[in-house]
Amino acid sequence: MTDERTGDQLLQMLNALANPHRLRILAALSARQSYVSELARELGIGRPLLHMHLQTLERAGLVVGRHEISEDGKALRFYEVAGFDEHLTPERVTEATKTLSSGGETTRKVNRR
Amino acid sequence: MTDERTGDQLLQMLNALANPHRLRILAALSARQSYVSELARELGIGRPLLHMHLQTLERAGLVVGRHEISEDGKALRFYEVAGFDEHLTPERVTEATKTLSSGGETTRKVNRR
DNA sequence: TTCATATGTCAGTGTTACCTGACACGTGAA
DNA sequence: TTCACGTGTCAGGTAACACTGACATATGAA
Repeated sequence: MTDERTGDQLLQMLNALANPHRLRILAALSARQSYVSELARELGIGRPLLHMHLQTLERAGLVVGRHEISEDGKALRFYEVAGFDEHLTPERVTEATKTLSSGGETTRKVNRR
Repeated sequence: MTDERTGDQLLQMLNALANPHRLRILAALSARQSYVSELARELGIGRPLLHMHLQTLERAGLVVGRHEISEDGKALRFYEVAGFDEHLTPERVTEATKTLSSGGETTRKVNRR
């Protein structure tokens, strides 16, 4: 499964990992999965901000979210790490650039919306 | 030598890699080292821009630059890839967060000189 | 009904990153 | 001296990213 990502996907993954908050989020979810509000409290950051970072991580395929109903009926959004394995070396980078679309002059970043 | 980086250093490396230009620069330098102006022509990007990206890569320890005098006396700045090997997994991320200083509330980004 | 706890999202703001044009300096060749 | 080519850097604009406060909605419990 490793090294199956295209250049664009690897770039998106690197982008998602290149942020201290998101690294901490991954570490926290590696220890045990949890839902947004709980995770926000645990990490000491705002819920809207965490929400944004989780979306970034999910788009990059690093975490997976799902809906779950707690015992007392609350609709919780649980997240867990998706599991990934990328071996970064100059060779891997060289190979990845072959399937890189952005940066040349086409798309600027990964398109949202 | 792998996984010797602290969390901050890994973050800096990820930051440096999270850009299509810089991935291409690394790929180009992996094929053969060259100097700034030549590399700019090869990649089709402006020299000031390339200069900036090279600094980012060098700060992250991914490339190494040195001065060299060409046969006709020009002072050239050659760059080559430094060689790196990072195995990215949830475990590695978890371990890296233990030595993460930024993001909490201390330093905002990696300090430049 | 009101309180506590969840989720989701938006508008507004400040900070960074990215990129370009221009300028300064140096050297060998014409 | 002028030209061609190299290095380095800065000012300034735009786009992207990071972050916060506020609002809307839903449910169980008091």
